[in-house]
Amino acid sequence: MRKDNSTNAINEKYLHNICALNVAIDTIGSRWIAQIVYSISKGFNRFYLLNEELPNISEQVLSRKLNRLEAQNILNKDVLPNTIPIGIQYTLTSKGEDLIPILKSLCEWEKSHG
Amino acid sequence: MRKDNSTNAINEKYLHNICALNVAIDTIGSRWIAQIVYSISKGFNRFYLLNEELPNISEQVLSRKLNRLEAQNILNKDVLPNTIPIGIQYTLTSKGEDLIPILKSLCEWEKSHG
DNA sequence: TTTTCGGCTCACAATTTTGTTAGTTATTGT
DNA sequence: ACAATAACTAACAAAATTGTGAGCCGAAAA
Repeated sequence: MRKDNSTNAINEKYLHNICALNVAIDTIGSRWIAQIVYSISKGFNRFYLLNEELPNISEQVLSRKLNRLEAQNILNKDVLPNTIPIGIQYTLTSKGEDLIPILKSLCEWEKSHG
Repeated sequence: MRKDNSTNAINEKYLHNICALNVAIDTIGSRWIAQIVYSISKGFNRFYLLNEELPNISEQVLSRKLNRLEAQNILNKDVLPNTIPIGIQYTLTSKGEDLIPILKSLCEWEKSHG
């Protein structure tokens, strides 16, 4: 469980107050997150599709990451009608869409400075 | 110490192989890193200046982060002549400079989706 | 002579993130 | 009756990151 008064948590808040940049980094900087967002933008918009695209991620971890992205308003989670068992579709919100070009420039940045 | 054959390490390599994006995220996604790069770009280019700008970071942690940024070729570390005690100046490499506009767009992204 | 300064490094502890194993739900195909 | 499927969740263990407290160096100022 997260401790509210650890130095770790205090420093996190401190950085968030300095600049929105640090909020953004905390949003996209943890494992799998950028890759999941990018995979969804390419059309892998179902739980099982993401699981097939990224075989190394466990279902537990994928679930946690998807929940977090939804809470951060980067993903929408919609129930598909007429699916048995019930199907869930993930789509990018406008916040998520706006992130894609930034992820692309990060990718180019890395590739051009090898 | 880092374990080479933990699932954690294997997944890190796996993601790095999928896309350079994931390498970039691992470079800039840990605590203090983006803020330090940004502070240096604003002219806080000495150890003690960074320490004053970011009073919540300990010297230990600052030192570790600076070493990592130097190893990743984002910072140059230069000894200043005629300084007593010896003075070290940090400057951005071209890789570091190229990162700044991306950090700015991340900041704007966060601010515009509050 | 003791303190100060810039710029660190060491060993260790606290906290957080990441990953594992097993189990759930409801429905339908075999 | 039993396995399969999509989409999870809970409890836990392993690993990594982050932070702490102390100490080091050489020179110069008090």
